[in-house]
Formats: sequence, structure tokens, C-alpha cells
Amino acid sequence: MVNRGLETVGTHAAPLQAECSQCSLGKLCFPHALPAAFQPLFPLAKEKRTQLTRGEFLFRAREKLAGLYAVKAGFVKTCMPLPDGQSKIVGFHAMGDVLGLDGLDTGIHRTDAIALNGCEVCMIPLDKFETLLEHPTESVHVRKLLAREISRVETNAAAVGTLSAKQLVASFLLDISSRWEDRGYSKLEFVLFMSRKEIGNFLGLTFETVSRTLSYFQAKKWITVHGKNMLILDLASLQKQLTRAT
Amino acid sequence: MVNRGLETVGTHAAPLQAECSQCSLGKLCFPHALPAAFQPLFPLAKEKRTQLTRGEFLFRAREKLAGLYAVKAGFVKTCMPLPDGQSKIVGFHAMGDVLGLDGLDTGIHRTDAIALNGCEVCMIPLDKFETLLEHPTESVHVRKLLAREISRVETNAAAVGTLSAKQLVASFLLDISSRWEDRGYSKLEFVLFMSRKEIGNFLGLTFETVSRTLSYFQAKKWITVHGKNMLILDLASLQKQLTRAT
DNA sequence: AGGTTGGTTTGATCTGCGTCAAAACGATCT
DNA sequence: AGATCGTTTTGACGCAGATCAAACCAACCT
Repeated sequence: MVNRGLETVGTHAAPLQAECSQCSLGKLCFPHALPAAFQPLFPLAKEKRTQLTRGEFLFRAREKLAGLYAVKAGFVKTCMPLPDGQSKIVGFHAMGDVLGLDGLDTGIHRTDAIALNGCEVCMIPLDKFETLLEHPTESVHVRKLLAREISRVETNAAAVGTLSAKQLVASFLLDISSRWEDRGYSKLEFVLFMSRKEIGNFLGLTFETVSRTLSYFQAKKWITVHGKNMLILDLASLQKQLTRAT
Repeated sequence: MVNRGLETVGTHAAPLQAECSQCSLGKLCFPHALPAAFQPLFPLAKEKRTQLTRGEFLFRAREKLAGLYAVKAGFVKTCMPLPDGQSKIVGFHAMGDVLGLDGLDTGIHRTDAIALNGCEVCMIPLDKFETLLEHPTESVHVRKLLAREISRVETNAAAVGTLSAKQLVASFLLDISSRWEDRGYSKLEFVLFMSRKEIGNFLGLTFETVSRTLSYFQAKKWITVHGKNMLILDLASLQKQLTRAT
């Protein structure tokens, strides 16, 4: 297998292995939609709805934070600009996800948020948000949102810096699958809402490698792909990719 | 150069490039020590001081969150267990850094925190922490800490998934350098407080590659290394590594 | 001192994935 | 229908970095 500087922590490796579904690299793609924390926060802000079309910016890096956003429908990607003028996708977001947290410390966004398709978002202006925070319950919710985002990104980072191409693509599919399931859709059949290029960018791979890997999975009869239409035939084999070596 | 699925965002690449020091990959290694937010939070908790020796755990993944910790002296690494029993370092932490935020949403740690050398930490028990949060000013500080941590990890992730080995090692050195400077020490001469293996783990490289890269930098007369003793001879050339292609 | 242990350096190979290239496919236009 | 454009697939090739291996060094023993 590929070993990029990983070390085994002998002290507690065995017991952890069994129950480590929390820290698993399955949850790769979306922030966990937080219905519980999300519900109490956003109804008040319902009036501020926006429609976006594919490619439109919800906000841009280096821009002043105007408020927080919740995705109501459609899909959004967040991208971090790199020093050389390129851009790296750091997350895909769907209904129920909250965006804009990245600007909460400095008041300035560090990422671009771009609509992947026609989508609808609502926003809480910053001042309204801050008065909301005076309620301790709201304050807790926001803290949880932030902590959860840390989990997501950290897990992600661990994955991208560690796994092989096959493992990355597998965990990407599994993540989407479990997200779909959480939202009440089929976990075995869904439509990818982003291009191979975007998947590659997100995972730190080229789109050719993504394509090849999907073809490989298909040859193994683990999935069926036609363009963006995904059908998972053998979930277990995909999951095994994550624990086993290549 | 190495291109792993990056795309250029044409719309605003040019203007960003100039002022993009915020999002730069320079700040790779530590969370930003937050003296401003840190000071008001922790004096109250001074009584709970702990000494740790090399290799000791401050807390473990899957353990219940007992409180938050502040590093007073020495160095700590945080590691995320992977499904296969290995472990990936997600951060190095020094004096002034706050640890334990990763458990704030679920109440359970997702990472191990392990002392790299003899070090001293103080902690705020969870209940005391929560009463503290009733003060709006403290609450804001904590929110900023969390948001800042998101920045750190996200920037990190973008780097590890994107840069070449030389770029990664260069940005690692530059990050430590700037941290040292922030804390009032020399930015050109310092002692690495972690092994090559740990650097490799953190950056997603093997220790051999880290070693080779350091030797390469030395051959170029950009640095001098003797074991863990680092002397930076040509900061500018290291920085150029980040913007230019290999 | 000599021996052991763990970290570091350096060399020699191997391979996964990036790169270059071309063909196939799908969507949208006229 | 055909033409154009972007996306996806597939192939051939090369290279950065992983792997295997051996030598070296420092810190610690006894």
C-alpha cells in the first residue's frame, strides 16, 4: 500500500479500529447538514432569499462578510484561492448546509462560494446574526456548527494527504451516498452534481485519474456510471477499499 | 508544474494574486496563537496545571471531552486516527495554542493530543468553560478561536492536496519561521521540535522525501541543517518555491 | 570504551499518477 | 440533420515520490 509517512499508534490501535466510524474517512464531502442546529437559526431570516444560477458567486474570498447563508436548494462549492492564482475546492454543499463560517473570525471571507447549478439560498445579515447570538441557545448552535466544520475539514485533510486515488474516489462516493441517505434519498443511485474536473480538484487528483478510477470500479462491477448518473452495485467492496491496502 | 485538478478562476485571479497573503500557504503548521482571545479566557483556569513528558497523551480520540487546554510551554501534536489503525498528524501546537476544540460539537475528541517533549498545559473544565461562555465577550473569543482553527485546517488541506514535496517542505519551514518570529524568537534560526517522520506524516510525504528535500535546500545554500538545528540562509528563495512552479 | 536503539542520510529501483494526446460522447445551437 | 463546444473516456509515456536497503550518526545504556 501507499505509505506517506503514516505511523501506527501502537497504544490503542486495536480497540479503536472496531468502533472508529466517527473518525472514518467516509464523511468526506459535505459538511454534515445540521437540521437540529440549523432549524432554530434560520427561520427568522427567511425573508432574505436569493436565487443563483450556475457559476454565480454567493460570496468571494477577500470580500467582507455580509452574513451567513443557508442553502435551501441546489448545490454550491466553496473554493480557496491559491497563491498562484489557481483555486482549490474545499467543499461541496447542499440543502441544509450553512456557508460563510470561514469569515467569522476576521470578518473577511477566505473562500469563494459558487453555485454549481440553479440554487436558492437564504441569508442572515451579520448584525441580525449577532443579536441572535445573545440568546445562549443560538450561541451554542453556532458553536456546534463551527466545531462540526472543523471536523469535516480536518477529516478531509487527513484523507487527501493520505489515501490513494482509488481510496479517495471510493470515499468520495461513499460520502455522497451517505449524505443522500441522510436526506431521505437512495444511497445507491444518485446524480453527481459536479464534473470530474471538480471532483479531481476537490480530491487532489486530475480528472483523468478520477475518470479512470470510476472506470476501474465499473470494471470490478462495484458501480455503474453513465456520465453523472451513479448506481452503486457493491457498497461493501467500496468500503473495503478504505480499510485495506490497495 | 504539478497540476492535480486545479482550475484557474478567471474572473478575479489577477487582483487577488497581489494581496493574497491571508490565504497564502505560508501559515501551514500551527494554529495562529491567539494572544488576544486567549488571554481573557484562561487566567481563571490557572490552577489546573499539568506537566506532560514526551509521548504522553493530553487526551485521546473517542474520549469524552473533559475541557479545553492551553499549551503553556513545550510542544504538542494532534493526530487523527485513520480507519486502518494508522494515524495522521493534523497539527503541531506550541505555547499559546488552545487544544480540544475538536470535541466541542459532539463532546467527544476526534484526535489524540500527544506531547512532543516535556510540556506544561493548563485546562478549563467543561462546566467552568460553559459558564464562561455566558459572558458575551468570552463567547466571541471562543467563536473566533473556532473560526481561526477552520482557517488553519482548510489552508492546510488546500496545501497538502496541491503542492509538490519541495513546496510543502518550504512552506513548512516558512510557517515555523513566521511562528517563531511572532513569538519573539529568531525567524532564521530555530530547533525543529519534531522528527522527520512526523514532518512527513504531517505533510503527507515519507520521511525519506523530507530528508532529501532538506538536503536539496541545503545544497542550494538556502538553509543549513544539522539534525534538528535549522538555519535559514535565503528566506526569499524558499518563498519563491511557493509561487513558482517547480 | 563498546553495544544498542532510534533517527537521519543517501542510493537504487519501482510505480502510481500526472501529462500529453486523441477519440468518443453529450448538449446546445442553427 | 449537421456543426460546435465542453466533458468524459481511454491510451501511451514519463517523472516525482514511494519503497527497499544500507550506511551513518547521536544519544543513551552498561
